[in-house]
Amino acid sequence: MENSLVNAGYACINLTLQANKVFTNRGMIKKTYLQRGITYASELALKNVQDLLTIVDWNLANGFRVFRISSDIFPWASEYSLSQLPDFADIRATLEEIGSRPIRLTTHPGPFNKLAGEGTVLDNTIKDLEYQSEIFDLMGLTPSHWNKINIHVGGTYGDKQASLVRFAENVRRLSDNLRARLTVENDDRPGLYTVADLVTIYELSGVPIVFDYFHHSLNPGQQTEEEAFLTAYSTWDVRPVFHFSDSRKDREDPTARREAHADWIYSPVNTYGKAVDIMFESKMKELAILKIRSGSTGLPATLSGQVAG
DNA sequence: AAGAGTCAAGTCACC
DNA sequence: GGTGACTTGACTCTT
Repeated sequence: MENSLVNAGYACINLTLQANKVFTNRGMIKKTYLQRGITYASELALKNVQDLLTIVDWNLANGFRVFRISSDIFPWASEYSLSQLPDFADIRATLEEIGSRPIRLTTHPGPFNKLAGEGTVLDNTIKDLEYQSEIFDLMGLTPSHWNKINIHVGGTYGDKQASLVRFAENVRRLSDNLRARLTVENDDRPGLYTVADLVTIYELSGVPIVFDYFHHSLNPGQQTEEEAFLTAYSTWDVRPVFHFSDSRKDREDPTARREAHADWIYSPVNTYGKAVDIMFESKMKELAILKIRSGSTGLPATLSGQVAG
């Protein structure tokens, strides 16, 4: 693993700052939303966005140039448009500030997003994905897979192939900016989608494939890790972001579910000679990466914080 | 202040 | 058929 080949990122939460109450997923239950409405949603969203700026700057100061934004940054976002929020001017200004920073930001919208779904499920999915894309628009970021909006197919509906085709057809219903950012990830359960399965979506709609090493290990299909990696790699028009984590069951707790992620990182990442960004999905977040960098894990301290190029 | 119970959304696996 | 998991525990009520 060469230093320049891997930029390390992490997802949604910075544990160091969270201890000081800096976090980006303030929200509320339905009852509270019905009582307090978008006025309170706006307050929380503004705090979330301001804290995102703090986290982004912490990342830059600490050599992290890849970070996943929480999908919960705007509570109840499906119920309003961002421009309706009373604090929209401040929110937009803060998002613009974030967008000016030299960091690669991505999102991973929730499992409720079903682009192979139908009816209201599909409608709600499009609404949610479009709002995630709008966040990047407000940041002033040129639409591309550099700022990926990554989802799973998430369901077979009794017919895998038909669902892949339906997913690809529904991609046409998305805005140009969203379509330019959308990516699709391989699943961890047999019966759902391997990298090889997802090639159908790529061929029909041009949506790149995010390779998740851990998911592949649980659901490899007929491909080796290298084959799946290179298949996914070939679908990208910018430097890919791939996901990595170790197995909690194998490394930390034999009673854990096989799909559970470990707290820490134990294994080296093989990028097969390619330059990629790696999103580490370890429960200990940035601390897991810092631990590798410190050299105390026995792993090569080769996780660069530098942006490619 | 802190612990317990609760919590939008879709689908699947497991109990 | 209810529950947990998923990219991420946080929110709210009660004590």
